[in-house]
Amino acid sequence: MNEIARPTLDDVARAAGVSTATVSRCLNAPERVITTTRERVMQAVEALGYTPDFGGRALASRRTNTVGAIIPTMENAIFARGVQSFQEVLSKAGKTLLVASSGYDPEHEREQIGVMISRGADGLLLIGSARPQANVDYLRRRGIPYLGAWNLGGPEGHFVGFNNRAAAFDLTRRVIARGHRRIAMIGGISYMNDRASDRIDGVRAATREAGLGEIRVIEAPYGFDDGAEAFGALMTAEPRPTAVMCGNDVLAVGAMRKAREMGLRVPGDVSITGFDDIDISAVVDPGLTTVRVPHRRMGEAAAEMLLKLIDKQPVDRQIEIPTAIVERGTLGPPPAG
Amino acid sequence: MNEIARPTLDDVARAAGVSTATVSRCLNAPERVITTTRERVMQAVEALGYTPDFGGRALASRRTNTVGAIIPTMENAIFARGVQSFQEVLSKAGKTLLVASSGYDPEHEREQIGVMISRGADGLLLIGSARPQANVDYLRRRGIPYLGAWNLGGPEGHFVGFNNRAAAFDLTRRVIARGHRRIAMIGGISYMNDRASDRIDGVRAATREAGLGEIRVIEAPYGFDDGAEAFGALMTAEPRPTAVMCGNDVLAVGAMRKAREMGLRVPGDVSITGFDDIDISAVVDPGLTTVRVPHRRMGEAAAEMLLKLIDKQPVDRQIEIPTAIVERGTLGPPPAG
DNA sequence: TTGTAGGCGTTATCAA
DNA sequence: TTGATAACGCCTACAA
Repeated sequence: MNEIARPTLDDVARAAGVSTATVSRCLNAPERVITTTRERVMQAVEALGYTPDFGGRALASRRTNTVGAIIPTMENAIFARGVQSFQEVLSKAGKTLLVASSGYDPEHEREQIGVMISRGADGLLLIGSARPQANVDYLRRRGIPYLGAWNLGGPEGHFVGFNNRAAAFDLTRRVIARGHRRIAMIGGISYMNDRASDRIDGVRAATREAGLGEIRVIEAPYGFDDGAEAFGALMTAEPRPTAVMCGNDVLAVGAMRKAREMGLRVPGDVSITGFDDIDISAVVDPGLTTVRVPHRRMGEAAAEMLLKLIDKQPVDRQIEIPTAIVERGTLGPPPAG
Repeated sequence: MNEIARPTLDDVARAAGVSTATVSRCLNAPERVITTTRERVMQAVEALGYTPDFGGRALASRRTNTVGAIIPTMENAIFARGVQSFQEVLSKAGKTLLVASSGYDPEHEREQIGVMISRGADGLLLIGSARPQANVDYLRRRGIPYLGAWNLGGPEGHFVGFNNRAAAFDLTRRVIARGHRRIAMIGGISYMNDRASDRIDGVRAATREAGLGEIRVIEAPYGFDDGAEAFGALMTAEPRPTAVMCGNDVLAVGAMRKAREMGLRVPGDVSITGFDDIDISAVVDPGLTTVRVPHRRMGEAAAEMLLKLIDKQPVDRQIEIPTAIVERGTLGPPPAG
C-alpha cells in the first residue's frame, strides 16, 4: 500500500471541475454555493479523502481554531476532569485543544505561554490568578483572550471558578459549630497557588472570627505521604488539635491513613476534613467530610466563556461555580476532656 | 496599554538590517550565521518579542512539531497519568501535544484522527489495538507514524504497553492457588476495547487451564456504581462465587462497597481483585489486591518511541512494560464449606 | 453563483 | 556568509 500524498484544495477543485475558491466556500460557507455544485465538490472531497491543511488555513485566515490550556499537571484528578469537559465543549465548537503543563512553576508557565502564542492559539486557559505580572503582560500585549479557572480572581481579568476562600470559611465554621476549639490545618503549598492560599486564608479567617487565635498550618505537597507526614507532625505536638482541616482530599486521605497507623480513631479522637470531593473521598472509611467542587461544570463553563471571549461576545467578568459541603463521617464532635 | 501587532520575520529583519533569510537561519540553523550578525539579529528578536508564526512555518517547512493523542477520556486516571508523562517528554523535545478524546467510540476516534491529520500532526498516539480497519487504513495511507499504547497489539503496527492478558492470567492463577474454585468476573466493556477483552481472556484462560469450566463474566461500564451493581448480581446467584475478579480497580472498589452493604466480609466471605493499581486501591480497607501498571513509565516510553518513529529512526515494534501483582488484603482463601 | 488573483509568514533554493 | 525569490495551501476581496 503506497503512501498517498495529501491532496490539496487544487486537487479537489480539479476533480470537481470548479475553482479552488468554490471548494473553499463549500467547506467554510456552504450556503454560498448552489446545491448541485456543492454536492459535486463534496463528493470529490470524500473521494480524495481531503482534509484542509492547517498551516495554510491558519496563515490565510489568521485563525487557528486552536485553544491552549496550561495546567499544573494532569496527574491531579481535579485538573484532568476539568480539562476533559473543557476539551469536549471545545471539540463541539470545532476547536482543538493544545495542552501544556507548568508543573506549578510560574517560570515554566511563562515559557508555555510563549509556545501557545507561537502556535497561534486563539485563546488560553490558565489556572488561578496567582502569577507574575510579566506572564499577564505578555498575554495582554498580544491581545490574546485568556481565562483563569479553578478560582476567582482579582479586580481585572476573566475568571471561571470557585470561591475557595468562602468555601473553606464555611467549612471551618461548621467545624467550629461542632465544638472544636483546637483546629490545625494541612494546606497545599501556597506559593504562587491561589487555590491553596485562599483555602488557608478561609480557614484562618473563620478561626479568627471565632476567637480561636492563630492556628497552626503546615503546608505540604500534593501527595498521600505528604499528608500523612504533616498529620504526624501535627498530632505529636502539644496541645493536640481536635480537628485537622486539609487543603485537599489527597492530603486528608493521607492524614486518615496516618491516624489509623497512630491508633487514632476518626472522628472519635480527631476529626479530619478535606476539599475537592475526589472519587476516593466517598470510598474511604469513614467517608471523608469535604467540599464538593464540580470540576466538570467548571470546565464546561470555562470553555463556553473562552469561546465567547474569542468571538468578542460580551461575557461576565467572573463566573462563580457554587460548591457544597459534603458531610460524611470524618467530622464529629471533639473528644471529651 | 495598546494591543501590539505580532511582529513578523520582516519586522525583525528590518530592525536588524538583514534579510529575512538570515533571521530565519539564526533561528533554525544558528551555526550558519556569523556570530556578530547573529547577535544583532537575536537582539532584535528579543526587543520586538518575536515568536515565529506557526502557520507560516508549518506551511513552508511541511512540519508542525505537533503530536496528537486520542484517548478515550482523561477522566480515567490511568490515561490522565500516562498522557501527563507523554506530554512532558514531548515538551522537552520541542513538540506540542494536541489532545482529543474518543469517548470509547471508534466512530468518534475516526473523526478525531481526521482532525489530527488536518492539523498536520507529525505523529499520533492511540489507545490499544482494537479499532475498525478503516481507522488504521486512514492513517497508513497518510504515512503518518502512530502508536498504540496501554496494550500490546497484533502482528503489525507499533505498540508500547502492557500484556494485559498475561497479567490477568497470572493473577487468576494466584487466586486459584489460594484455593478458589468458583470464580466470577466483572469485566470492563469489551467492545472495541482490547484492554478490557484481553483481561477477560486472561482470566478465562487460567480458569479453563485449571479445569474450572466456564466462569460467569458480567461486563460493566467504568464506574463505582456499575461495579457495585454487577457485584450484587453476581452474589445473589447460586452457587455464589468465592472470588470476584474485576477488570479494573474502579469496578473492584465499587464491588467492595457493595459487599459491605450486603454484610459480606472481604476477604472472609468473598475475595475481590482489581487491575491498574490506582491511588484509591492502597487506601481502601482492606487494601485492594491488584495488578500494578506503571502508567508514567509507559507514557514516557510511548513518547520516546513516537519521537523516533517521526525521525525515522529504527525502533522495536513492541515495547512491553512489565506489570506486577500487588498483594494487599482483599484476596484470601475461600470461606470454609 | 462562481472564478481570478493577491497575500498571509516562513523556509529553502540559488546566486552573489 | 548573506540576499532574492519562489514556493507552501488556503482564504477572500473583487470581478465577472
